[in-house]
Amino acid sequence: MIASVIVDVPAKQTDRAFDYRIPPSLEGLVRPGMRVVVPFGPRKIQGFVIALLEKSSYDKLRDIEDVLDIVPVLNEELLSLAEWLSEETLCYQISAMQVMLPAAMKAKYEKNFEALVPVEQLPQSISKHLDKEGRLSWKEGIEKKLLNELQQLVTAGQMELKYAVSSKGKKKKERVLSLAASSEEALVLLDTLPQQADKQKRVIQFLLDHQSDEQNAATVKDETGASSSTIRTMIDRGYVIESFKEVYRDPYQDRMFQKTSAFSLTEEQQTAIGPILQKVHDYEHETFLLHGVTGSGKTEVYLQTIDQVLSQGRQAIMLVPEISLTPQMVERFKGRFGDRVAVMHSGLSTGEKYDEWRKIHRKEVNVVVGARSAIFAPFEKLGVVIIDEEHEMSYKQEDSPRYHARDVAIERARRHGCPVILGSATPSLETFARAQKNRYQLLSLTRRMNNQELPSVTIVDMREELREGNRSMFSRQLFEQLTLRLEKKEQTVLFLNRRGHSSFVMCRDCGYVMQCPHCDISMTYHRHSEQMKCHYCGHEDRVPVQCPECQSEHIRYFGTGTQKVEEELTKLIPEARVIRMDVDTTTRKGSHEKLLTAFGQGEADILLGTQMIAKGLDFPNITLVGVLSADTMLHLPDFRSAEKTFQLLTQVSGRAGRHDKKGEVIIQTYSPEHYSIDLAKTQQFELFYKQEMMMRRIGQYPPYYFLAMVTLSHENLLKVVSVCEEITSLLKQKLSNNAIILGPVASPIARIQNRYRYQCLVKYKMEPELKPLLKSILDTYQPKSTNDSLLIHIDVQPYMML
DNA sequence: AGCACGCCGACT
DNA sequence: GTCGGCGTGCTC
Repeated sequence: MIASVIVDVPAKQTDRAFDYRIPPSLEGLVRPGMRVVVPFGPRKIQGFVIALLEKSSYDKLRDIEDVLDIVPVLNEELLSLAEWLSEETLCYQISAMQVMLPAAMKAKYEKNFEALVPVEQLPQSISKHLDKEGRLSWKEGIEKKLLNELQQLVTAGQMELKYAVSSKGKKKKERVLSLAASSEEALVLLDTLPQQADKQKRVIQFLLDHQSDEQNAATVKDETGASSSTIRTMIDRGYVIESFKEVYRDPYQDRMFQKTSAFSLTEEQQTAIGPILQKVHDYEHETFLLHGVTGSGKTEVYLQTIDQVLSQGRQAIMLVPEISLTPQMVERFKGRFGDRVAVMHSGLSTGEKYDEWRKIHRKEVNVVVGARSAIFAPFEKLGVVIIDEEHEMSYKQEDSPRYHARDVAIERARRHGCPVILGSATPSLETFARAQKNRYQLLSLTRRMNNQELPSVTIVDMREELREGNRSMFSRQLFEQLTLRLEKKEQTVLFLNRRGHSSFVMCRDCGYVMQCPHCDISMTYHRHSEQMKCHYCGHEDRVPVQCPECQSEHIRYFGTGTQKVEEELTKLIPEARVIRMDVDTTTRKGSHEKLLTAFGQGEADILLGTQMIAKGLDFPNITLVGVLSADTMLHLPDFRSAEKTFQLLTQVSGRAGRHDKKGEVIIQTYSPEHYSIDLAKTQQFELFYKQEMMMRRIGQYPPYYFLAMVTLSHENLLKVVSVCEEITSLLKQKLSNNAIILGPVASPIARIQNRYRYQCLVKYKMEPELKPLLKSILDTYQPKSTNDSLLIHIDVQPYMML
């Protein structure tokens, strides 16, 4: 038997199947979708079996070295989905497979020198570095400068260089103890043990009392007061048996989830869920857009759909933008479905993610709630895929494979014959346009549950404030409301789209702005560390006291970051307790949730944060939401900036007054007349949609056109420009006249880490030749040699224009 | 990606 | 004359 294998080498030349013989020892064990270790040139690497063949067209086959799985980790569907994904996003097949598995399953490669003769026969200079198996890693060999000597020993046949493949994922083991003898024998033992062996007796007694299963060694120690050495002795004497049991790391184990059951649906919800349940029942594919205002009860529709799916013996995937932000969502799912839910998000450790994945793989759960990559959960009988907050950017992966979870969801659902639900209060234009054209079925929830009023939204014109002499970052109105909340002991959320302290430092005399020396972007002032930081490459610099250009001392900070607001707040209202949430305060694992919990329990009056607080926050005591500057996003060089602004403002506003207290929202802006801000005030999605569609039509952007972007980067500006020119003219020449090709243009951030970035954007409606053409461009321009530092990447349907 | 094989400059 | 630079091509 022959196995066709995709090897773990992400490169153009190896992006194809290699055939291997299955040795007799592995006959029958190897199946498609399994990871194997194969010899590849002089080394050993990991690979995925994609097919079993009777014979190969290649005649110098080598043998598969080893199998890494008992059960395939990628089933038939996922294997073929990987193929689809690599074609669709122009990525290597191996990258498509890798992205479907938890990081813990990526291979780890080792290169070791190993002694072939007894260690004593080797020179002392070497032998003293060897471990007890007579091994020394290649890396250590370099560090200790032993490579020459080692090389000689290898040629002399006294040592060899061995390549090994190991898995990063470690299954967590727990030490358990059980009685070696039967109860009767143990009772005898209790009598015969000497008086002073009190601890030993207690251990035996404890194990007798809890005989139903094995006992965790740590529990035994705690309960009996026995020391490790006592237990060791007992194991050695054969009284108790020690063994290791595989356990799951459960990130939610200390949490109690209150069991909840289905609510009765409102009439509107009933109408919405009907067509979905019909499709679930009929095993038919369909994409639904569930368009519901904030607080209209979309989640309950999801939950009841999943209920139906589970009762059919099928499984459900629910995607959320970034779950660690919404512990409340996890709670709701765990509460309703208990142990049948796996949770996958970036806040988990590698090991925890691995364990959650294994629960899915072993069919111990039938629901997964997770971020983008959870779309690849290895379920075999999908009954529904739900994407909550469908418009969120985080569903698009920005590095290879550059996939959009929405597209993958629809493709998977099509294969499984099940519906997809896209839920949002502010759907992306693409999705809404498809719903208008009946490509997706539109379901609307227009009323908030319990008929809560929408919060009242006020737009404050900051230019007016400035004219009236208010130069602070808080408008009088916001400040007034803020102090009012403090008096009433209610909570406020302040939203600002920028971390750090000040966005840039400018000289008032000559206009000099401090920029990163490696990137074409201005540096951000961080008060805490008294440093200037580049948010793109991490470069740090001292804060200038004098203008480097004109020596003037009139250096001023402009723009406002979260840190500065925090300072200002403590200055203005010293008694206010403020929690700041941004990337700088939430890098530590779990810190996110901790801060939110603290706020939820009323340990602070004001929650100040960036984007990350816009989602999922649902506390009854929040009655005021302030947006300090609604414009920051609006002026970004991105055709979606108006859409993003509208979505963000609508979403942030939804944080106020979700319960019985009425909420108020204050939005500060310098451009109050802009439609995205004006219409967010009244949450008129459809009006916004009409207006924005008009802009897109004029600008020839999605949803009227599809996009593909080619980005090149190189240290040499001339080189990037010339290659970009070549590619652009090639595209112009090969594509139809209906395609619009823009470029070459410098990327909005023209240089990052000393590499110049140029891009070419293709706007098209129908170009069947585009994919193959892009593929051939990748073929010709992708670095052939390792030191050709020209990097090219192609993003089909890009989201980030930067 | 690695690694080997292969063709041109500064060294024992 | 060789050691070693990295350009090119192969890995079942």
